[in-house]
Amino acid sequence: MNGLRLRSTDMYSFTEENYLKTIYYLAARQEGEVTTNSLAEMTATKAASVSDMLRKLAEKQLIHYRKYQGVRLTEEGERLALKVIRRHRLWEVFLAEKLGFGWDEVHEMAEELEHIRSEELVRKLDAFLGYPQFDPHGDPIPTPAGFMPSVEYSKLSEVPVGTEGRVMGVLEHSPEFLQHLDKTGLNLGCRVRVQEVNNFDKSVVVQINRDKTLFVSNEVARNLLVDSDH
Amino acid sequence: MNGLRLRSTDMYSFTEENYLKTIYYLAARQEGEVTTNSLAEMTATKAASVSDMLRKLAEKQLIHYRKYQGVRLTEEGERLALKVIRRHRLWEVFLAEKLGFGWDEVHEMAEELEHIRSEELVRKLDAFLGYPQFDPHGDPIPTPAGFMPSVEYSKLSEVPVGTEGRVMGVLEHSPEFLQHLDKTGLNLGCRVRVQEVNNFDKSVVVQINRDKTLFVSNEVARNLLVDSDH
DNA sequence: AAAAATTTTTAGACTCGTCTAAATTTTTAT
DNA sequence: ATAAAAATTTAGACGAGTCTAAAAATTTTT
Ligand SMILES: [Mn+2]
Ligand SMILES: [Mn+2]
Ligand SMILES: [Mn+2]
Ligand SMILES: [Mn+2]
Repeated sequence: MNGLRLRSTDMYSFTEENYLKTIYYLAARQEGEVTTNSLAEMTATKAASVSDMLRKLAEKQLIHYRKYQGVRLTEEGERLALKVIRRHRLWEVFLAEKLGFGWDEVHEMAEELEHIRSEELVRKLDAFLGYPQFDPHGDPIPTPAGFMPSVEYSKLSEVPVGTEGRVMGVLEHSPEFLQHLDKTGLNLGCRVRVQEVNNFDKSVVVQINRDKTLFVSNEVARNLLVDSDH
Repeated sequence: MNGLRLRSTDMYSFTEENYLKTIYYLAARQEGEVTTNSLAEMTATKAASVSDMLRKLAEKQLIHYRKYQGVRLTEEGERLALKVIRRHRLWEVFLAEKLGFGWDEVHEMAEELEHIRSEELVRKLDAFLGYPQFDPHGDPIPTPAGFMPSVEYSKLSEVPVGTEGRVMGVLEHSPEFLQHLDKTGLNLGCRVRVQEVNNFDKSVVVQINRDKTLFVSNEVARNLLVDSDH
């Protein structure tokens, strides 16, 4: 009766699942191997603890690990990471769509729910939600088969003047950022048209939903994804 | 990044929550104090481990504990136990009503979901489910204020011949038992009329939904609750 | 190509929850 | 009222996951 009893193979601890997920995210956002320090920062632990865990994950063949050289997920490791991310994002959809939580509130709860281990539960949840493609932040939901759908959106900060599109996602997920977007009316799916880019601070002026104009700082603009399909 | 980081007061580990819940259940079904051995059996651990944990729970003022004399929940301990039970039963309703799981499948998943700690989540889930009074097994759901609604049903095995009533709950929760009920058609809410009690083996003959008759072993009958309101 | 700075790993220790084996207390049987 | 049996607690150990401090490897600077 500790936190969890790991019965079969293919059962990993919360901690292991969190490391795998974190390695996946870090690998996705830089080239090359994921470093011990970046993992320590991301998981709010110390490098020494990360080293220990990396050794264990390597023993379990979930990562490729050469001492001092950083890590990379094995196929099995990636499969597992995507499973966790799938669960996380499905629960976020549930919390937002069904329970009415704001997109700024769902992440923390999903951090716990993502570790509930029942294949059948995930399948049924997926069906109940109507097989959503994206979570409340616009992030794609990995398929049951363990494939991460690719999306190619552009940062609002990098799109040429005159571009019109929709807000499709965010790169920053902090409640503060999301609440700021709520306050300024930059919701997911809203139509934006870049009217002007200020050269000295890279802030942009956009028109929202063909209605009012809005000044958007570069800080915000570079964390907003818009579809670049025209 | 271990199983869970316990931030504030009023945050307890999965293990602690499980012990409290178990003490509550054991206290409810016998008179007097709950014994170390019964807890060890119920939690599938050893008596030595239980002793350790009881010392810790007593330090945290969650139980009254006199060595060798068994334990009893404090008010705070009971408040917490009821909170866990409330979460468990609400999740069971969700799994059965919304996701379509059978009543024989929901318990195990609820054992994990009951530890998700967010007051707001429980409130919203409760509302989403329409403030259910009972879980899929007919067990009452503790109120948000921490009160366990009392129900007084009778075991089918103890009701006089001629009694007519409805199946309102079960005392045994194993998947095997519940599947057996499914197979024989003894669902929750079905109308039963006791037609005969066989004296030598205490089995009963009941009429279901004013339709077909059914032979029910005493083993089954004493785990079935019927409303005794006439 | 050294030296200095940085990153990573190792060593040793701690908490939580568990275990087995042994000691102690309580209960039951004689 | 003792002795035997059963229940409970203590002692000592272990694995998971974490920490700090120190050692080792790598990278950067000079
Ligand atoms: Mn999230
Ligand atoms: Mn998300
Ligand atoms: Mn249950
Ligand atoms: Mn139940």
